[in-house]
Amino acid sequence: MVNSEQDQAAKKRRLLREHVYNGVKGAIIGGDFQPGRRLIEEKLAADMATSRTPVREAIQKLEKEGLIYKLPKSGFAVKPVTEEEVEEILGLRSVLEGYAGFLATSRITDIELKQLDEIIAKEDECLKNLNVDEFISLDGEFHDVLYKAAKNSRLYSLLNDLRDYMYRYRVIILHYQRKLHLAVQDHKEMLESIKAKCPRQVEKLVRKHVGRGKEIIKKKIKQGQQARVW
Amino acid sequence: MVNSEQDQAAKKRRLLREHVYNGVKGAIIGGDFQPGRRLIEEKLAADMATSRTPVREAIQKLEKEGLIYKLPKSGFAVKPVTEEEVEEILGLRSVLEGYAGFLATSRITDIELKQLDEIIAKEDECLKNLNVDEFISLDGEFHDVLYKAAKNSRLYSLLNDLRDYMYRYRVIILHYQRKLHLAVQDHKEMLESIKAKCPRQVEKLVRKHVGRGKEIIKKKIKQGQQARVW
DNA sequence: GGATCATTAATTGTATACAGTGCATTTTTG
DNA sequence: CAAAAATGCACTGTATACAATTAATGATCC
Repeated sequence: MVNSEQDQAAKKRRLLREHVYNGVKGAIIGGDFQPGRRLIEEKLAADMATSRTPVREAIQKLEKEGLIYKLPKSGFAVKPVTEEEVEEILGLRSVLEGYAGFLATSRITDIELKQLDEIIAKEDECLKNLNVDEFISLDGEFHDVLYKAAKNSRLYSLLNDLRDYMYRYRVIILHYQRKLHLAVQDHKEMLESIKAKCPRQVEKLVRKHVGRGKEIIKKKIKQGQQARVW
Repeated sequence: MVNSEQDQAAKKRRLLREHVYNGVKGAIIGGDFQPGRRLIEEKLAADMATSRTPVREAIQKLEKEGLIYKLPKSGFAVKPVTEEEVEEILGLRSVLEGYAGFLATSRITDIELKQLDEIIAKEDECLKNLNVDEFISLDGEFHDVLYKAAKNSRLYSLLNDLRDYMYRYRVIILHYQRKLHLAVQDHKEMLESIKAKCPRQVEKLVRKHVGRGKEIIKKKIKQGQQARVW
């Protein structure tokens, strides 16, 4: 096929507004769009090879998601990464993910249990080989399986939105390689309590697990702010 | 002033997309737009005396909020009210509101405490006079003060979105007048634990409080579905 | 009479056009 | 030279136009 590339591109942007949404979101999360940067509709439209209409639709979704905010006069800008933000996002994530753990404990299938087993095994591998990138990806998978196992679609989409924020902090997380083994330890404990069918215990463990991450990131941002990294 | 009416209208729709958003949302929550009803852009635009562009922006926000959903081929329709929906929404609300109670316990101001006292006093009044509408409004106020007291903006907006759903069930709630005194009782207990500075206890009470509502509504919907009310 | 397909109408998706607003820079005025 | 006014530019908010899809209608055939 000559136009396989075009096909792929066409598939991705079946709906231009979603293409724009994903593109801008990726740019914010990936740090290409720095906090405070204003979104110029026509510029985005040009970048995405489209017109302003889909851009405007994407902007509404991004605002509802909290990645951008309405400027006082007009237009939108990328939200800054502040310590309060992290406190809010991870506080919420801790509670919601705890709830997901609680629900998952009674609703998880054998297949999902097996998946978690396998992910943890791979995490152990990564720890040995100091493969941090792969570890982060596995960590994501672990949490995704947990979210799905809760069988609550709304919870799932909320948690995914919150987790996307994490990628904004990934620079920080990468600096904390030494603590990765703690994460695996947490995962193991969580899985054990799920298997033991103790929902309250799972909820508690998940909250602790996310809460730990919160404190690390907050601390790092506080240092960073002093050092004017942000 | 001759044009005070126009001024007011102009103020409300400073941004047409928000006017449309509020209008459609109100229609869905109020039951004017029945579940399953398809949203026709041009029709909405005509109703709101505007064009399709702001309508499309509003639609994106409504979808992200979960009040409408994308139809398989194209377009959007109002989400149905199902038992699973209620389970999801109120399950989430129970957890998030519990967290709000937890946070509020340490962050609440004296002014907010006083407001809660006053609301409960008024609720007692309504109970005596069997003033149900007023009671529901007061219940809303109580929860709103609690949300605000938590000082977490993201939590606040999530809870407000979830609470808006409640209005879709208000028909059901109105049929449960006998149980209203239980709600006041719950409010009193919650406030007591807040004053006693026991965050975990508050969280537990709030979860129980919302959980009770969940079961009542679910039960009623199950009956209603059999009776083809929905 | 019912299934199939062509034709037409609705509706969405996308692009563009235009008016209004705010902002910066320049120009005018005292 | 400073303050005010005017000009031009960039951008948003809104409306409209056009193309592509989807849904509806009706004609045709067996």
